[in-house]
Amino acid sequence: MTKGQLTRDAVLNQAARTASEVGLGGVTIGSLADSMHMSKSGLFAHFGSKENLQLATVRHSRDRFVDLVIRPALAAPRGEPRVRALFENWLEWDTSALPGGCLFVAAAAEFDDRAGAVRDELVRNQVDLAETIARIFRGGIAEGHFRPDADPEQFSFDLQCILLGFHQHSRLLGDPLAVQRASRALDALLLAVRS
Amino acid sequence: MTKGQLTRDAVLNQAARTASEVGLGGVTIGSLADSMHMSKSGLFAHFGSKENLQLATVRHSRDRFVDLVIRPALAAPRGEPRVRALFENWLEWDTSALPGGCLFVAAAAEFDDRAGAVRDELVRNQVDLAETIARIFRGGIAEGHFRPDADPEQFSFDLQCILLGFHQHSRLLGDPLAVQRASRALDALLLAVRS
DNA sequence: CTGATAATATCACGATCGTTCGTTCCTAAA
DNA sequence: TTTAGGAACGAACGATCGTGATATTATCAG
Repeated sequence: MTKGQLTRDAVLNQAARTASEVGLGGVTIGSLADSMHMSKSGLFAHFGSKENLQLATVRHSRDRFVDLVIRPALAAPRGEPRVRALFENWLEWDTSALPGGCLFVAAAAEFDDRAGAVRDELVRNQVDLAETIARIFRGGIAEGHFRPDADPEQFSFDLQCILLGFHQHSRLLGDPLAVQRASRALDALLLAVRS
Repeated sequence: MTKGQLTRDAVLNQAARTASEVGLGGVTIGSLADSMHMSKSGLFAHFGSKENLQLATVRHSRDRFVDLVIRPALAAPRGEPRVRALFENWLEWDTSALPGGCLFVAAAAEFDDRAGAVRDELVRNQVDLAETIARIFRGGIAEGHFRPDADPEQFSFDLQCILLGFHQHSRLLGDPLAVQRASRALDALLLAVRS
């Protein structure tokens, strides 16, 4: 890996950390450069525009998300164990991967009413994730764990709901019971779709 | 109502509308003044600081939320009908009350990692809302609609989850099935707690 | 009608925003 | 060792940010 790519990667790591706390729009080129001990223009040259920086930050975080949440979950046995693995990795991701929690939750609320490339990228992420969850759920149906008449897309929606609620309760309210609340919600959800 | 209070109210209405789309931090004094056909300083004088403007915007929206969502729900018959009324008003609020949807969802994600008065106000709102939901649910237990061993706080959490998921699906993904998804999630939730 | 006070406006400030320019430094291949 | 190109720099741009001090205009009680 060349020097430039190394720097770029380090910048994106820091950008994601900051963005998880203050939002993508709150990541200023100047402040980001300061925290990287670089000049504004030196950092800026890596991306060419603020929008490109935001896009790169989202894509960088998406890769990390796949590595830390999706891929390990796919290594778990098909069916309910895989669903639970996904859920646990996801909770862990929102708790520890970045100082401000899941970047996508913050970015989704920030960009859900703004047109542009960043929003498009976030939508793509969310759609991909929804499809992945539905696919994992279908595996659970095939495995005989879940009722064949259960709706995979509905399950995907329900699971995402729990994560959003968890994020809000743990981040905004600082509720120490957030993990328990989310776990019980998942249990109820699984109970309803088990065959 | 005096002239000053009238303009202040109009400003806060516009501030809430804009904030629902671009976030509380995205509501700039200059742009807000422009859209109100006022001078920056003339508008600024009403609040004294940007933080006060944000606080006033949150409080103003909270009042509207209580008027449009909570109070009409409390007029519905106790028990499950009241829960459903709350839910429907809430969906309607997130759909139509402001151009960018529920301001609190956006603000919660924006401020959940920043200390300060705005965050404190948002936390207070959320805690109040959670308590209100739990209280309504307890009414449903007393009415015999819900199982006596159901957990009102868990129900409150689950209901908030659905709304967050609805917001994301309808706003970010533009999913026309969002209402249906949320309704089915509520049905499943109610099915699990009915006696 | 007058005068006090509330409401809004003008102008300006220092800071920071994203961005551009020309320059310098470092590195790696020739 | 030379040299080309990638990487980082300092300085500056016009615009906008939040916030003042100060002046003008509306409103309304006496």
